[in-house]
Amino acid sequence: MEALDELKNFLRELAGMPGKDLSVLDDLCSIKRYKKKELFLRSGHISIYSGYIAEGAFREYYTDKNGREFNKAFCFKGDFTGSYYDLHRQEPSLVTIEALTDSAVVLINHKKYQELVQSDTFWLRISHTVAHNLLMKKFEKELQLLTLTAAERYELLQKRYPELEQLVASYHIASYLGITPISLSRIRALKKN
Amino acid sequence: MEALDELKNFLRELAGMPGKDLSVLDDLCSIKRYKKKELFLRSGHISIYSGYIAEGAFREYYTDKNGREFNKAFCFKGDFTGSYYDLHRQEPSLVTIEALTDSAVVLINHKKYQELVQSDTFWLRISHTVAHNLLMKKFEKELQLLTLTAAERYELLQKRYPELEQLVASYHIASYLGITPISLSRIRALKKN
DNA sequence: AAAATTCATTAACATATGATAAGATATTAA
DNA sequence: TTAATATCTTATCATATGTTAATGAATTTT
Repeated sequence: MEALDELKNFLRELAGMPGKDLSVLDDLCSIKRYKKKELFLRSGHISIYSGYIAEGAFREYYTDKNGREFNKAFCFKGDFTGSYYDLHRQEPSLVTIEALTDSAVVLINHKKYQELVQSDTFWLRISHTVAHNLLMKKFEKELQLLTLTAAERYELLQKRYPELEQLVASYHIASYLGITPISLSRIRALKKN
Repeated sequence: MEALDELKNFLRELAGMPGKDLSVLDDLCSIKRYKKKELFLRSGHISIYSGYIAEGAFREYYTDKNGREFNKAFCFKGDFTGSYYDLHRQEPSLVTIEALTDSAVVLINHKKYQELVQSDTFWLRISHTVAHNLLMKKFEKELQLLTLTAAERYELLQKRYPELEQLVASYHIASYLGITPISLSRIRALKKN
């Protein structure tokens, strides 16, 4: 079970405990493969799993009342995916998560994981660190969203994920930036000069 | 020391431990009063304290390279304030926090608090809950920002904080909504019909 | 109380962005 | 390979939002 071992190493790293026995996870986790365009989470459904991406890439998006999609994140090998918000609310999910390529994910049963967090300080610490890291990322994104233009955010995105443009349709990038594909085309056209 | 007792009760509530002895806090905390327009945190300075608002109200904002301000949150009696992001980075702060009215705050020394979190599971649990709650709020705000128009977000804001419009200048509300005061005026004018 | 400042609204104008549509490529399916 | 579909770009037009400026009201300072 190679992918699960990757997750274990990731968590040992996160906790700074290289030798930690993480065999409890064997009970919580399973591996699932996704074809391109398959959904890890469908909006309207109750979210049960978070996932550790062993291979592939996903996009996470909101859908508004008119059916328009708004990408809020891309995630890749080595990232967690899943809707933190929907997992913790346990109400019909607001988020959809779709495979951008064929992918493999370690599914983590959220309910069982929460029991660990309740009963074991190690897992509380992990959970705290995960929430903390997510929060720090959110603040960075908030800052960018408030103080930068779409063109500036596009440049940042390109620098941070140079592979992204080969991987996903540019209307997905536009959606992530909060603009239309037409507007992104214009930004690109301007950049060439 | 009435304000500190309020904070203690708030934390006991958060932890679900009504009887918990929280006298460790006596060493970490102090009370400070702020005049209207005084700063709790000035961008460019290193953030040292988080604060529990015992009385009054604050706004938290980013400043961009042109000196423009972007309100990212308002907070009131019973809320925590302080820049989570800047407290944890310990680099020159990106956020400024300004008193909207004369206020009183329980200052919490962040370094000493972090030592508690490291050494004591109770405080780890508190810290986890605080991060978790902040994160859940962030997700709600993200959803609104991505899927709603400025006019819709304005309506939500009014419903959630009916007192806000008496308390803060309307250009502050506009900044929070990500629009100009002129644009907010137009939204208001439209709503009258 | 008077003067000065700040703030909210409105109007006129400029600009940026979205909508629609058409054409060109590229990708996928038959 | 050919046909069908999806995607990207560009152009045109409509619209929404920002900018600047003027006015009056409200607030603060002297």
